[in-house]
Amino acid sequence: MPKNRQDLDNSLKKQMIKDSARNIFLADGYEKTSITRISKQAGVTANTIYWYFSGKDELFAAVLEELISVFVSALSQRSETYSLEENLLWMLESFQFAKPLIITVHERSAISDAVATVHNNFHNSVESLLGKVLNESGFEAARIKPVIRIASFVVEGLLMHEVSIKEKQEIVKQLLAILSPLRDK
Amino acid sequence: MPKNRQDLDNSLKKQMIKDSARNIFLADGYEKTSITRISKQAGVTANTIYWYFSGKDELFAAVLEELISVFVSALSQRSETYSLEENLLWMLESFQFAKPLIITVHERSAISDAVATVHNNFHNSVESLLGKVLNESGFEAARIKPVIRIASFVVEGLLMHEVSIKEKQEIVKQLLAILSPLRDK
DNA sequence: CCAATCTCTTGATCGGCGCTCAAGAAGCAG
DNA sequence: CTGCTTCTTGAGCGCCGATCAAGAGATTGG
Repeated sequence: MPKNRQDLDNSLKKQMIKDSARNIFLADGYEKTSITRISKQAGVTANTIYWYFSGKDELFAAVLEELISVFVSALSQRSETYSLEENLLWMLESFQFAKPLIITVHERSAISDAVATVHNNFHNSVESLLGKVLNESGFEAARIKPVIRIASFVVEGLLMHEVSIKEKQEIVKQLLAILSPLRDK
Repeated sequence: MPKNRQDLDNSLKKQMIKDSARNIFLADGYEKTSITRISKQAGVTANTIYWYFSGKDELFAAVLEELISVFVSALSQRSETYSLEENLLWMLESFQFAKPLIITVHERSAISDAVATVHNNFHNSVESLLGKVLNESGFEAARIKPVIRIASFVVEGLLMHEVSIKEKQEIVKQLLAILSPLRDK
């Protein structure tokens, strides 16, 4: 079994491609970003990308995985020190820049298994994190799962639609009331 | 000002194109549906479609407008006789067949004004309908708007994600609790 | 009646897309 | 040196949405 020329060079170039892809995906969205454009910014030809990634969706999934990993670990740390409200607002804020990609994730998940897997993992991570918080707050156990789902859908909805700041604040307020264990009384 | 050759022929052919487009869009989704394929099923050439519609997004918006119009008037009638729960379940059920298009609507809304307009009108129609129902049920007025938005996001979320039947039922149950005026006590 | 005008349809074509293929360069192993 | 693997590339495929110029057909004003 022959060795790699340079293992470093391999993963390095792969990372460069991912970096270029991430920049252009975030700036212009999935559809308007062509493999050729990504390859030019990465300093390679389009075909090289197809050697590292089996297709555009797989490259997209790899980019998502990185973004999500950073986000989830940040949220995981925050959840220990900040309140639910603060974290909710932080999520909405820090996801704003990836707004077009959030819609794309759902679109491509229907087509690409790679994207669907990343998408599912993301939901599971965030929702299990929220589940722990709710559990510790004394939330009625049986209602935790569906209520988490509702929260998750509301957050996605807020990110996917144009909503005025005032309306957003009202929605978050209502959502927090739903997530409050006081409701049981 | 010269007359049309046949006004009837004009709107008829336009309708034929919309019908073909609707069928294929619903069967295969937006992306996989090409103008050429629609044109073949409608018995014209691709260019003819571009005479009736300024682009693929505008054709898509026209198709959506028809689907939505049928849906909204049906829901409007139902809201007078059926309960909120029944209508909610009916919405989820009757939208199932258009699931891939729901995701597409959001994706194209970011790109096409025509699709965005149709999308906004749809939200306004459904949400004002729900607003009337909540108002009549004695729901606290100040909370109606944000809660409607939440309901709307949850319905969209349920349609956009793979959710088991059991989980869906739980979520609907919690959503109905949120929409119940009894919560105020 | 005829030329002008408007409505509608079409074939040809464009640039770009995601992706594939075959060829070959560059390194390592026996 | 030979063979094998890793990586890179130019050429090209089929398809896409969209445009353009040409023209057919009906209707109109003169």
